[in-house]
Formats: sequence, C-alpha cells, structure tokens
Amino acid sequence: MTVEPIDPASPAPSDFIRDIVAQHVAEKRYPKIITRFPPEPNGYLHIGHAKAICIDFGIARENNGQCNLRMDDTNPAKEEVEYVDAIVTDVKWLIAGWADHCLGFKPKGATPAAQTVNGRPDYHLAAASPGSGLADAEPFFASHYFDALYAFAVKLIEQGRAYVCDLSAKDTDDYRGAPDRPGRNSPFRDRSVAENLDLFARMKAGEFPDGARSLRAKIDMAAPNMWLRDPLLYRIRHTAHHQTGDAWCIYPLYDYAHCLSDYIEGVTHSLCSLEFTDHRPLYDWILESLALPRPLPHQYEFSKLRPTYTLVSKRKLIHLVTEGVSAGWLSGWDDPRMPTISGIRRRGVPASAVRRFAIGAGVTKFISTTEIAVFEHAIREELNTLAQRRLAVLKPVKLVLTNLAAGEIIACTATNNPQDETPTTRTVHLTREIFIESDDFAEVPPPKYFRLKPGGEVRLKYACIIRCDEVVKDAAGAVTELRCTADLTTRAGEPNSDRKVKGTIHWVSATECVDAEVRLYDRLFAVPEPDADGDFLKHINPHSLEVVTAKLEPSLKGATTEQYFQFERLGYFVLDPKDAQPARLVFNRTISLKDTWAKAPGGK
RNA sequence: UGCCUGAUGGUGUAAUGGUAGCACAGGCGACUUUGACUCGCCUAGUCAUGGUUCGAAUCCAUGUCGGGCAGCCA
Repeated sequence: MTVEPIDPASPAPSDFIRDIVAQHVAEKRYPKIITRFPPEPNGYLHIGHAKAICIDFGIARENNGQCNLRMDDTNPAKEEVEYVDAIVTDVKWLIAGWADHCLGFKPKGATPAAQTVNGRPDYHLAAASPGSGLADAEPFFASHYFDALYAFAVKLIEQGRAYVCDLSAKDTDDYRGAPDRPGRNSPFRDRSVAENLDLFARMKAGEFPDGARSLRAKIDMAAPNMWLRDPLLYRIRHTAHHQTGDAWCIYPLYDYAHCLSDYIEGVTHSLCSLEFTDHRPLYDWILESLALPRPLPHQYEFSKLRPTYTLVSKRKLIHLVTEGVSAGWLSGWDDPRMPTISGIRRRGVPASAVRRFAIGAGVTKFISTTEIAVFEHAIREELNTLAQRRLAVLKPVKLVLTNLAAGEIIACTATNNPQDETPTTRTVHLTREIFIESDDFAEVPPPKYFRLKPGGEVRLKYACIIRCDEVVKDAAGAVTELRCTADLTTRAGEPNSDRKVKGTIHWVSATECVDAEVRLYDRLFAVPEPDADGDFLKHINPHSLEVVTAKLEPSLKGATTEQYFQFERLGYFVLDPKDAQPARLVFNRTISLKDTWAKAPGGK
C-alpha cells in the first residue's frame, strides 16, 4: 500500500471517534479498520455528505484501512440508478488523490458467500483488492445481500425473536404507544415459530398485498426507547427494485439491513449522524441476537455539518430544484449555486478545498452551524496556490493611450502564479486601445480611492503607469472613453520602473482580446438560515447570478475545464464544464477575491 | 410527563485534574505592479449554583437551556 503524504487539509486530526479507533488499533482488536459510507441513492450528495465522506475515508486512510462505498438501497420506491451513478462520480471526485487507495468496491456482481466459521453459519463479502484498478468492481449494495438478510431473518424467527404481524400501519402506530406511554403487545406477537416461518415464506412468495403483514422483532413494547418496541424488520412492497428487479416483494427496513450489511462487509466502525443514536441499541440487539461468529461492527455518532446560507436536507433540496428549475432561476442539481457536490464541482471548487472545509469543521456531538465564510476561506486558500493568473475585464470601459500608435504592440511579461516557487510567465500585449474595469475609474472619486480618476495616475498591471487626461462622455453623460498618456519609462526593466503609484489596475487589449460569457455567482440565499421560518424559497438571493460579456486576454482561448484561473483583482474562475464549447467561452466565477475596499465607506 | 444526547469568544474547534489555545469572522496597521497573498497587533469565551480538590472547562450533585425519538423513510 502506498502511503499518501499527509494532506494539508488533514494534519493528523484528533477527535473522540479517532481516539476510539486509535485505542482499538493499539489493542489489535481488528485485523483491519473498515468503515463505510452508506448513502441511499435517492438524491444527490451535498456538502453535508462531504463531511461524512471525509470522516469515513479519512479514518480508513489514517489506519491503512478501507472504506466501503455502499448503496443503502432498501426502499425501491424512492431510489434510482441515476443517483447511484451520480454518487459514485461524486465520491470518487472528492477522494481523488487523497483516499482512492482506501475505496472499498466489490467484484462486479458479487454477493455474500455463505460460509461456516467456528461451526456457525455466516455470510461474508470482501472488497475487491482496494485501490488496484477498480475496473471489474462496483460499489457495495445492501440490496445484494437480500438473500443473506432473509436467511438471518429466518434464524431470528426460529429463535423466537421475530414474528409476522398482521396489524395495519395505523394499528401498528396505535399499539406502539408514545414516548411517555408504553405500547401494547400486538395480538400476533405469540404466533408459533412454525406459523411465523410459514407466513414469512409466503410474504416472500408474494401471497399478500402491500402492507398486509410485516416481520417484527420481538423485543419490548414497553421499552422507553421507541426503537425497541418491536420494530419492523420487513415490509411487503410489490415494487421493482433498480438492482434486484422483480426478485423480491418484501424489503428489509433500514435498522435491520444496515447493521447486517456492516457485518457482512466486515465493517468495524460504523459512523453515522446523531439522529441514529436512538437506533444503536437496536443495531446491537439484532447483531447480538444472531450469535454471529465474526467480530461485530459498532456504531458511533457525530454531528452533521450544517453551513449557513444554504440547505443540507435532501427533501428540501429536491423541493428547491423542482421549484427553481420550473421557475427558471436554477439550472438543476448541478447548478453552480447548489450545495451539491456536483454543483460545487461545476462551480470550480477543488475537491481539496471541500475536504479542507469538511475536515476543519471537526467531529463532535455538538449540534453546530458552520459559517459559510469558513468554506469560502478554504476555497480561496486552495485556489490561491492552484490558480493561474490571467487578465480579464468584466465590465469594460474603453481607454485610449494617445501616445501609442494605432498598430503598436508592446509586449509585457505577466506572472502566471506569484505563489509558485519558481513562477512561470507569459506575454500580454499592450495596445493603443484597451479595456479597463468600469469600477476602476471614478470621475468623482470617494475618499481613499486610489484607482483612476481625471488627472490621476495608475499603473496598468504588468505594463506601465498611465495618466488620465480626458474623459469622453455620451449625450446621456455616461463615460464612453478615457484618453490617457502612457509613461513607457515605468515599464519593468525601464529606468522609472520603480516609480510608485497608489493603484494598480487590470486591463486587456481591445484589439487582441476575446469575448466570453462570464457567470458571476453569489450565495444562493440572502440570509444565514434560509429555513429558519420554514419558507426558504422566500429567501433566495435575487443577485445570486449575474451574467456579463467579458473581455479576456487571448491566452484564455486555450482554457480547459481542468484549469483553475484567477482573473486578477476579481476572483477565481473556471470554464463551465457543461456549457462551454470550443467556439464559445463560458466561465463560472467560483468565488471573488477578498475585497477590503468593497467594505470601506467609499467602496461600492 | 419517558428515553437518548449535548452546552468553551459572533462562529467552529482544542485543552483528557495543572498557563483557556487555534481557525474563521470583525477591527487597526505594515507590505504590495492583485485594495489579493503575507505579516504584526487588537476585540471576544468555559450555561448556572453548589460540592470534591492545593488546584476544576475537565470529577460529583442539582438546575437551566438546546437537539433527537411515536415512518411499513434512511
């Protein structure tokens, strides 16, 4: 196994779960640490899942272990293959270069093997050798364990620990009681083993309609923990499954399938979010009841990641996408404003930044809200080192350098990334007519404005200092052209290159630039907690997208979707992977640069 | 009125009986051919009340406040 260099985003984190794992490693409790990431394929992964992925895979990679990607697909009514594919893509993207070697996939088509361990029957499914080419491998699927799960259920029935119940859904609810009031035993609770076995087999054979019967664990209807009041193990659903087709009409419920899926895969540490804490006694009950021959997995819970200015609820995201797409203000699940992994990726956020954020959020049991500024900071930090600098003007104003001849071209050397140890350069051409940012000129400058103003001087980045001699306006009084003089002796390498002026602005040649559609994205919601009043649609940020036609330096014609760019003084940008074409440049703004001036009294 | 779970600056997170630290955010300044980056300084915290102890964010008790649980969802 190759040892990954310590990721800057995870400088040996320590938390209560890692402490437990470290102790288990120290006492050699398991031959190998195996975790799992178990999404249900009923929606797209979002930033909240990123934290779970980073914990599950992070703990695996720190312990030379493995993390299985498993579809928790026990409810065919809600799940689709489209989601399976999207989840696999997102997980692979997020862990690429960081924990690929820990990704647990199984051989394609493999199902748990029946085996005997210490004279006891068992089912086990090992991963395809992790990391070594996953060509003939696929994620794990809970649905691929249906035979094993059924066999285990039969065993529970034989032990008298499960029974077939004929109560309707409503009656089941009534019998369950309430948190502060004990439930009552189902009238079907004391059926004989033989009758239960027969009925369960007939449930499987499809003899009964949906909801007519269920298989229940026989635990304690008076238990203070609601999940121990004879929870359902199987329900009848005459519904085709995206993996198993029409093979089954009974489907296991989460609590029954999850713990056994963990066990079948040899998972050692089953990490989940806080709301499953109440389920843990049931998780343990099922596993312990079966007298299984191999070490049992254990569940540990942590608090979810909940960032401000967005939503991390699958149900609400579905609502958001449905509404937004039909109303036309959102392009879909991967809209660059969405908190989905696919949206974040399309926006141009590097996976390393997502990891840095998710890992930095920490692992605790405290229900917390993380300011989105922390994410934005992580994005800027990663992109600062990754992005190639380029010149681009978003809202152009024409500027004429009156002392340059019409066809004159002055080659200027521009640095690609000053953060590199040995920065490379490229050439940009200064010409008589250029564009500058309209924000970089003010006819009546506010206090402390050190950009261009009438009679004032400013440096053109990588070029020279210019002085504004004349402001040309149209009939309406709008500035149409600035006429300036260039002081060519202030260019790099020229005698006056050290001359200081307060402001430096970006520019592009008007005769050599290329046009591009640039999508300026901002936060999707206008308030920190969009769902605080239960009506998040009301709080959509009306300025979350502004589309401009920008002027770019010509080198950007060769941009690829894999490249991160910083348009100097503006922000970080990537080619939109969906809409950009060779003949049509479309850039997404990932995030703006920090803008101290914008916060100043005179700025904006 | 049951069970589970939690509480450290504005936010997140460390300190595992021994100096309450770090990051983000905010403020001030330095530097700057990006008002970026970087650097320096500042603001600001142990839910409450008792107890144990030489010493408590940490252990104990009580209280307060928050979150979760009554899907044939996961």
